[in-house]
Order: sequence, then structure tokens, then C-alpha cells
Amino acid sequence: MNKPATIYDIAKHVNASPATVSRVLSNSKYPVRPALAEKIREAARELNYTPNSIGRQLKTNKTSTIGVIIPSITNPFYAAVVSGIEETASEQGYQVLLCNSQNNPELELQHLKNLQENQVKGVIISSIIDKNDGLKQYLSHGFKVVTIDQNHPDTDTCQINFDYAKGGHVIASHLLEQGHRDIAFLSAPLDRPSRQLIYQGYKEALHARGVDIDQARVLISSTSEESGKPITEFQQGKQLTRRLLQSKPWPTAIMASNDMLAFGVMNELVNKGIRVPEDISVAGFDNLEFAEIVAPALTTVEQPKQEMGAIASRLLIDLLNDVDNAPGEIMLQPQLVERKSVHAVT
Amino acid sequence: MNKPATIYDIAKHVNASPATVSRVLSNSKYPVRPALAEKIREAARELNYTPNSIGRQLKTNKTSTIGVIIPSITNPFYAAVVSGIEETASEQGYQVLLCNSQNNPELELQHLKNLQENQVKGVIISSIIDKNDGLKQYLSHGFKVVTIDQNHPDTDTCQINFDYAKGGHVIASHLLEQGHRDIAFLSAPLDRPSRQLIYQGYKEALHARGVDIDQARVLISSTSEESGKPITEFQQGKQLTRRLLQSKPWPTAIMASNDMLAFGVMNELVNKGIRVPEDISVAGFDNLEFAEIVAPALTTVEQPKQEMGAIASRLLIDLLNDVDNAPGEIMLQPQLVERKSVHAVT
DNA sequence: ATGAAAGCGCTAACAT
DNA sequence: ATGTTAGCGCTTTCAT
Repeated sequence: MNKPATIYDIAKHVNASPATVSRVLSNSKYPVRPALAEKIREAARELNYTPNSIGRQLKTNKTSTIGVIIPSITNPFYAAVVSGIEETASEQGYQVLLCNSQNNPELELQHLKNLQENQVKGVIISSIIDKNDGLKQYLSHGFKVVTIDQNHPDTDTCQINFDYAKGGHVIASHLLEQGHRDIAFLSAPLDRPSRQLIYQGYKEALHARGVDIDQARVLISSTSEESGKPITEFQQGKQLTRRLLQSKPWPTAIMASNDMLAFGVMNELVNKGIRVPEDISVAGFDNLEFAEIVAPALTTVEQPKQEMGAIASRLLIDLLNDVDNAPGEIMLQPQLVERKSVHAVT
Repeated sequence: MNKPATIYDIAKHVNASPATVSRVLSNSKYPVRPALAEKIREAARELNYTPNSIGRQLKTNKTSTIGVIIPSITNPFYAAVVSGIEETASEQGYQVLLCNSQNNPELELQHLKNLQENQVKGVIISSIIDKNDGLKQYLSHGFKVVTIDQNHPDTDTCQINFDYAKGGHVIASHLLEQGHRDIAFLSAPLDRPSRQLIYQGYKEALHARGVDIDQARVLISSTSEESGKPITEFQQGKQLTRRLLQSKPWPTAIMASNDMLAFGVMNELVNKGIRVPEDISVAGFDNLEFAEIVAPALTTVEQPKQEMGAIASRLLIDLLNDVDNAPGEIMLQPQLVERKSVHAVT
């Protein structure tokens, strides 16, 4: 519990200079006589030496910490992304400073400021702020930034995105290949780019097959609130399904803009005695853990979440080391996950 | 992009000494002439000054960072805990360094070492190591440690625990109050304290009501692997249910040691055409998000996860500030969440 | 009320 | 190959 040893203590102990000790202990490529080096290492062990990286940082103006700002770690999507970030960062000897913005722009800015004070030089962020506002000034201030799931074209920052449109296309095409021609599209409000793009993929897929889009088959929640309280996607799925079922004929398949909504759809269908997939097929989007637990297991689209994090991490670390392999945007590809909720029409 | 301003730049700019500037900008209680103070603050704004907390830390030997070591942020339980930690830490001006140990003791030790090098003085940890081994030496080294969900009595560290036994008692009692007398208990292997304690709570509740425990009603998976591959709790729930259903009479209620297992139970029951809760009631433990989405919605026990994190955070920060309100152990209480999967027997 | 100066632990020119 | 020394940005005694 007495003061921790420094390189000076070690230097005294082996009768060498602090410089030499530093060279040995920081694995500098600088030549030191092997015997001396070994003696120093031994002394370090003996004195229970732990390097003080604060001292090093002050001198070198480099940190091994990367900041991660996301809306909420409680959202499984971000949890998976962060997991990917942390794992590769840790492998490279970097630490992760986690900041939740809670969808609050001011908090986000506050975190950015904190990170700057702590001399963090690199940030991975899923910003909720229109980037032209707050983020830019930090960029110019020497921050290296990698952006996740942003869908704003931007030239000053590296972006890791996911091809939602392709995803929508993939799942709709799958439905078409199974012989479906009357496919409803249900979604929460199209206020996010991701949902718009999925919808766009749906339209393009039908179009490519020469199937006309019937607007009566496109049901979008008008709002995600009800008397002030947010209504869950699960509930929205149920409501939209009720609306869909009001008039016959029913579609042979329903494509939901995400898994949660799809669960609502299936729940309502089952309640009404309609069998999935025998009567109506259902497809989701996200591949939540529960997609394979629900009955019948949900056919959906997988988004490589961990991988997004891993790539972001690698990219940022390269940026920090001035390895200039930085492309402006990386687009991750969707993957179809076939399970039991989609049936071929006979 | 030129070098960021330091207190020296400001000092020069207003013709004062760095000492005075420091006193103003670090909100020291030291008296400074108001006019000068204002001038300094203005200069700071003008020069776009950002304090360099590395410099401060080197001088003061204090950090505003707390380390969090958990097995995996991908596990919703830990995600919720971390969310609680981060929120209150952030409110108090602390940052969170997130480390996933991935259930790997060596990685955990590695993270501990890293944190020490980075001069982190406080750690919240859900350790997978028997604490007598690795953790202790760090404790003596000046680390303040708060432990989460550990269930090892230990005097040297603050523990935040959850009363699993009480939880088991609460849910079993609820079943009893609904008139059930033949209650099966299904669980994954009792290799974790949490499961043992839940089982213990189950036994105590039945005992308190004078209901004998029929060992034929206690089904524990013998292993959570099958030919090398881990088998999910969901699958275990299904298997155990199949076993339970082999001989009549069936119990009127099933208590599962967690929600995932309960989902497996319900799934298997429904597959066999047995209605929940009309034929058999089912209760879970955890209150996962899906407990209210599954049909019928699952009656279960809630564990205040965010709160655990918040408390851990507050406690650790007190510890770091030598506020000595530190009790050895805090025991969070379970809460019954009544939904639709449990029926009164008539 | 203000300033001068030392020093936190480390690294990196620059000697030797 | 090794040592001397300055200095990263800040706080804090101590002097004035």
C-alpha cells in the first residue's frame, strides 16, 4: 500500500539511468545490453512495478482508449455492436470508454466533450444528432471518428453501414420465390432511414418480378404513441394485423419491417385462429434471439452486428495509427435466415 | 488543428500566472479577484481551451474513470446492469471503461492489469474467478472494488447481491396461494449459486405450507451440453417437460428456474396440446423482455438489474471519495410480476 | 490576491 | 550502449 514503484526506483535499484529503464520496459527497439535489460526486468518484477500510462500519455500525447457513444447499451443491437468493438479493441491493446447518449443530443455532446478532455483521440459513434451540427467541430479538432448505422452520406468521417434496402429486397424476394404474389408490408412509422430503405427494397423486389404494388397491402402505423405513451412494435404489429384482416381476401404472406413487429403479427394471427405458415406466411427483419424460439420459428434477415463493431474498431485503430486504408463507407450485407414461418404457396 | 491551448497560453493572454488560471478554471475555492476570473474564463473561451485531464491526473493521482468487468455485454442481464452503472456514473462526472471477460479468467486478470496501468482506482466486477485467487492482490494494491452478483461471502469487498432464495420463495408462494399443491420444479444444472438458491426458496415455500416435496417433481438437467455442444435453456425446458409428461398424473403447475427455460416448457406444453394456464400453470424467473410478449404472458420474478448497477456505481464513487458509508453487502429484493401463465386451481 | 517553482511518471532529443 | 536533461499540462506549496 506504499507508493508504487516508478522507473526511477528501478534505475536506482540496478544502478542504471531512468532512460535505459524506460527503453527496456516500454519495449522500445532501442538497443540495450541484454544482461542489463534482464536485470531491469527482474528488478521491475521484484519491486512489483506497474507502468503508469498516465505519465506516458502526457509525454507522448497518445492514448490507448477509444470512445464509444451509442443511444443505449440496453438495446440488443448496440450491445452486440459494442461487444464486437470491445473484443477487437482489447486484442489490439485498446480500452473502450462506453457512453450512452440516451437519445439525448445534449448528453451526446457532453460525452464528446468529456472524451476530448480525457484526450481520447478516436470515437465510434451512432449519433442521433444531425452531423452538421455538433459532431463536425470535434472532427476538425483532431478527433478520428467512425460512424455506425448512420445513413447520412458524409465525406469527413468513416461510416459503417448496413444495406437495409438490400435486406428488404432479399426477404421480399424469398417470399416471391416461395410463390407468394400477394405480400403485405407492415411497419412502424417510416421515420427512420432503415425502415424507409427496407420498404424500398420490398417495392423493388416486387417490381423486379413484375408484381404490382397494392397500396392497400402497405400498412404503416401512423404513430408510435398512444395518449402520450409509446406503443411497442409488438403492439403495433397486432394492431396492423387486425386492420389487415378486416377485409378479405387476405394476403398469403406478411413481411414485417422488424422481428418485434413480426411477433405481434404472429401473435394476432394465432389469436384469430389463423395458422402460420399454412394460412399466412410471416417474415421478419433483425434476427433477434427470439426469432428462433417463437413458434413457428421466424424467417428473417440477419444483420452482422458484432462484425459491424469489429470492423469499426479495426478501422478506427488504423486511423489512429495513420494507416491510410480508410475507405469512406463500408456497407455490410444482409443475410437471409430461413426458418419455419414461411411456406411455399401450393 | 494547431496545438490546443494550455493554461500557459491563457496566462500569457491575460497577463496572469498559470497558477491563477488553474485556480479559476479548475473551480478551486481559492480566492481570485472576480474581474480577473472573468477575464480568464473569457480568454479560455476565446482560445477554445479544453482542459487536459491527463495533466491533472498525473499531478493529483486521481482519475474519474471506473472500470467495469463483466462476462459479456451481450447478455441482457449485464447490459441492464451496465446501463445502470453508466447512467449514475455519468451523472457524477465519472466515465466507464467497459471490459468483457468472456468467462475467461486470464482475460479478466489481463483487464485488471490494464485498468491498473491506466490508474483506474475503482472497479465494479462480476468476477468468474474464485476471488481468493487473483482479485485479492489488486485489492491490497489500492483498488476499490464493488462486486456484483457474486454470492461469495467476502469481507474485503463491497457486494451487491440479489436475494435469489427469496425470489424462489416468492414465486413458489404465489403458486401455492393460487391453490396449487403439486408444483414441479425444473432447472438447468444446479451448478450456480443462483439456481441453488432459487431451488432452496422453492423448497422452503412448500415446506412452510406443509406441502411435502416429491423428488419426482424436481427435474434437473444433468448437463447443459450434448455431444460437446451447449444446449440452450430453451431446449432444456423442452426436454425436461417431455420427461415430466411421461407419467400421469401431471402437476398442476411448473416453476422454472428462469424465463428461458419457462419458454421451453410452454413451447413443449403447447406442442402437446396442453393449455397454459388452464391445464398447467407455468412460472418463470428473470422477467426478460419476452416474458410479456410470449402467449400467454409469463408470470415471473423481476430482478432490479438497472438498480443494481446504479447502486454499485454510487457505492464505488463513495468509496473513491472516502465517504465511509460502505456496508459489506447489499441485498436487492425480488418482485413478483403477475401475468397470464398462472391460473388459480378450482 | 497573485506569482514562482517544483514535480507527478514518463519519453526522447541530445550528448557521450 | 548508456546517461543527462527537458518537458508534456497541470496543481500546489510557499513566498510575496
